[in-house]
Amino acid sequence: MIDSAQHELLAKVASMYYEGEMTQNEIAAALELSRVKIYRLLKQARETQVVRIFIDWHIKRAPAVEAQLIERFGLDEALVLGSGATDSALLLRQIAQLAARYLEGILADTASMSICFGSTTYEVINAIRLDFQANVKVMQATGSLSHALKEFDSSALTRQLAQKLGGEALYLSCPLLADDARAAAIIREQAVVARTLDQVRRANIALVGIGDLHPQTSGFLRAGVAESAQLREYREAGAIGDMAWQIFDGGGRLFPCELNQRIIGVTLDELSALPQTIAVAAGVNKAAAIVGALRSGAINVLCTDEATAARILEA
Amino acid sequence: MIDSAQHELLAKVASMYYEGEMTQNEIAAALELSRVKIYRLLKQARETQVVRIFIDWHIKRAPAVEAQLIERFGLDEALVLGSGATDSALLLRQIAQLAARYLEGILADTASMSICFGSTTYEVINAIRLDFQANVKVMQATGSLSHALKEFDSSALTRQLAQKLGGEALYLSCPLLADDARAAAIIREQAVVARTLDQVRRANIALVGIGDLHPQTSGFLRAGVAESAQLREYREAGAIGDMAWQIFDGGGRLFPCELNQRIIGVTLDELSALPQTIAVAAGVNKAAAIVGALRSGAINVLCTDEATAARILEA
DNA sequence: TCTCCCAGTGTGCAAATGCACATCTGCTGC
DNA sequence: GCAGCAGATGTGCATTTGCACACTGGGAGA
Repeated sequence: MIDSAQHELLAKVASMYYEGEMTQNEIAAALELSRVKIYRLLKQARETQVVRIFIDWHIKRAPAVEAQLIERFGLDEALVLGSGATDSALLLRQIAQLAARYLEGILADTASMSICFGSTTYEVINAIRLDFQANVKVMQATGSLSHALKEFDSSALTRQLAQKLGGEALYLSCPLLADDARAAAIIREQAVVARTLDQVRRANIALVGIGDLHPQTSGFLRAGVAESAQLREYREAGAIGDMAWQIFDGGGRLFPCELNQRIIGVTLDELSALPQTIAVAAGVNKAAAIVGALRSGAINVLCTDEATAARILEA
Repeated sequence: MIDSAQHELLAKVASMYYEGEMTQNEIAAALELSRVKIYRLLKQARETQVVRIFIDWHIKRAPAVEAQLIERFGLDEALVLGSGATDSALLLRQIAQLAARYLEGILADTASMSICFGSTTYEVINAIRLDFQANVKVMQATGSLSHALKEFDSSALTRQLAQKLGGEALYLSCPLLADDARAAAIIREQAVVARTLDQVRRANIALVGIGDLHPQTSGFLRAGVAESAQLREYREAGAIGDMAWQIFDGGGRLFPCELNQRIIGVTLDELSALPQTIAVAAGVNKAAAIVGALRSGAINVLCTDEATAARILEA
């Protein structure tokens, strides 16, 4: 869809427009194309992220709250965004930027990173500076969906991130959800899948989001992995949140349900075993789920906002 | 000058404008500020880098290293491919792309180009866009081989490139290697040959590759111009690399050997005299040879990869 | 107290941009 | 061979933007 020659053209036009401060007319004249065409190329360049507009939020942290979180849950590090944004989209982006800055700090010395894709981790990856370079092996830690949702298109995102960082990509070439537990087990045993999973288990760093299982926000629904009714049922039975598509209860124990068996990807136990698991989650509605996730012992570093952190500490 | 509250306002306005896709009027209404003020805030946000616009060229460069190379070796321009590819074939292709893009940029204003064919320059020529047009006189700067190796078939490649660019071709109709120095001198004097060589010396641009003399990689062996044993002997005697089939030592001085006398083509001195000589060479194993080539003073523009550049700068 | 100055603010207009709609071009299937 | 169609390309116009210039208020210094 976006071949190399086209990409080159987009970058060139974008460069003339944004860096060279030329008008669309001037560019059109220089390249002997119509003005409308330049307009459309610029639009395409923005849509396809060939030009990326990066806003540097002045990120305020809340060190006191961070210290409490570290103390209370035995974390290695806590990153708490000082209150400010109220709009949830804005909040997400700021949290993502905070997490991205932290990642940039540790990635330099790191060989490999497993990623569980979701709407939060998607934003984190987006917030990583384009000019940041690190020779990181980027590994897809959960299977792929058949339909392309931009924030869940795991293999595309894995490649994109690896390319951005200047490292290499390792894919988990299998579906995220198998039809039943038996099928999932068979798929996990396939050489291609097993090899990646094996690498994923040996990553230095894992990046995960945390979901509550609310119908409104849960990735399970958007990804078509579960039905609203099913999620409600699980919640009533004690499920409180999810991490890497694994559902857990308020104590951070894996919730006994069929869905957990059918998912192909890194497990909670495996995350616990990794040297550094970074969880990013924002929004007070996720507080209970985050508490569960913290209790699971899988998380070493938590990145969240101040209001949510306060709610977590109340628990 | 730019305090924290101001920074936050700039980021907020920028976010509404660039991410929220609101017009300046809408933002003005929402924040109860005048439109002009929003305009000025946006302008300030760009100036102070609160919003930054990145353009994702697929070929990543390393500007810092480029600057060092330019400084250190008095180059007009350096093109350094940002680290990434480890696979040498991929690396070569990316370097070639980088060089090709540069060539496309300067060829428009240029009348004539001399080319020394080798595996690297072959890739560069291949990487030039099919739809790129420039009325360039393409000149074969080194003689031809009797047997056809795709990357060394100079006259075919000269024609091909001229055709691709929409310009004309000028051939050097003689063997690359004469039996002895005397024969070479006689051949160089032949009207057809002398005429082309004369033009070659007056080219605006020359494109060359740089070889180390390693038996594994050297074009000398593949082209059947020298034996493995002979190369080893030369290396032991101080030869470090070659450019346009001319062998030089670590100081960039022409290496005194019979082979250099038998080659028919542009000489190092002649390359030095040209207004712009572009050398393309990738791979850390070539670093020493590249340093020699740089010291010869023949090169104005160097295109290489980051790892190799680092090695060069260590010298 | 008055005057000057300057940083910040608003007005009006020309230029630049975004986009709906019209047109063209090349391809598929009958 | 051609009707139908999808994608690319151009035209015309309303909206949006950039900016020169005019205005304001408040502080420093005479």
